[in-house]
Amino acid sequence: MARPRQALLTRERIVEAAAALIDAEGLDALSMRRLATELGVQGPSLYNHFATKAEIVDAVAESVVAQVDIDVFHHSDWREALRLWAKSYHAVLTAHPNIVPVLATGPGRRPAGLAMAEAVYGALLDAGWSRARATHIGALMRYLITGSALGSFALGFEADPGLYDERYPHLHRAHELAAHRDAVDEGAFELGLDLLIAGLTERYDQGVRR
Amino acid sequence: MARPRQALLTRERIVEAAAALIDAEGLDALSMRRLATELGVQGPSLYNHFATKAEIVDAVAESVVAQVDIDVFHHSDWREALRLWAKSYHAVLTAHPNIVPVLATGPGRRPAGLAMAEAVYGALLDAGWSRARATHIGALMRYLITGSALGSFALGFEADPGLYDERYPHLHRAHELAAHRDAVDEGAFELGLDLLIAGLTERYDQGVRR
DNA sequence: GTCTATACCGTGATAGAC
DNA sequence: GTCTATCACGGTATAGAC
Repeated sequence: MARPRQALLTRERIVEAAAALIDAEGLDALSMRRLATELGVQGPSLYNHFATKAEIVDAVAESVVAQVDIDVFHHSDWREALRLWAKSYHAVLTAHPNIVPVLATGPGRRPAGLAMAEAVYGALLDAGWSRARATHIGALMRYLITGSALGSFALGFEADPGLYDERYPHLHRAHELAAHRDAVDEGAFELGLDLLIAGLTERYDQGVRR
Repeated sequence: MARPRQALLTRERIVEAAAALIDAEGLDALSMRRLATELGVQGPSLYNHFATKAEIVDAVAESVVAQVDIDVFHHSDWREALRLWAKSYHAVLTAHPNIVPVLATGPGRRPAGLAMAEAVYGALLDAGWSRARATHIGALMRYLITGSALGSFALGFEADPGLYDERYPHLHRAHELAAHRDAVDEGAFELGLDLLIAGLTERYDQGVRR
């Protein structure tokens, strides 16, 4: 088979397969040959649809970010919208942790990332925040969301009791963290979200908006 | 030269050279051959001192984390200590941005990371926070610090005005962000730090410590 | 325009000579 | 403890079949 009369590949199929591979086995498992095999073709065939591997990874990132709910900014108070958006974003990243390192670098040129930045920034401006503060708040929320998705705190501690000896007296139960991973990460994220939004609300209500 | 009577390499020299290379040209520029060349030897010689490339990168990460000031926890109120530590951590990461993706994954097995976790967690316990809350607070601070170091918000926006057209009306000046990158990132980080510590202080003073 | 086949070069890592 | 030689695998360029 040299040229099938019906194309075997489409950008959609490639992105879907790449996303599935990344979700299942991580970013490192994604190689052009492996991805091609998964799709029943030879490696170089992929280059008919994407110029580089980076473009494919980018498309996967785009498809993930597109799942975040930004409609909340259209029909909610800015505080509530910020909270709902953050939770949606957080949930999406939790569902696709392996792609997070790619997203963590910024909105870049991806439409979904830009649309999200636009929605957040616009809502904050509409609420009365200064341009500088709206920028800071948007950045800050991103730090919390990607920071928590990327460096699962509990996951960083090994489930190996022997590792935490007398040198780390307070960490002697750290190995238990691995078992409570989700609860710890959720608790920390919720605490951060509560504190940030409460603090912003207080400033806002006092008229400090820049 | 097959076997010099004085070893050409030491772990210290290798880590120093690797750190310099990562700082100067990024993680991708670090290859075993390139690093070896930098040290005046052939690639495989490095394997006499480190089992894998990952071990070298890990040692670089360790050397960076070791620069963070954790003595502040010995002679400050927990609020002030938390703030000083966060600023020190932030400054170290800002000085070595290229290694941040490696650090962002958690304290792992690196002694400096564990010592830092121990200091933070211990100080929070001593202040009266519950075990669960101390864990959350430590995680939360890490989210903010690594999140901000990793995804420089301003850097994510391209300095290309044409990118932000009528589809993103609020972002029409986003391309200017690239020029103010440092100020934006610093402002967002400071805002986050202020809000988190103020919020924690309020809860603490009200007796809510879990 | 979409596929297969082949090939190039750089990568991390290993084996064995000195 | 360092060398040389070698391996498998990675992204990707190219040529050719249809």
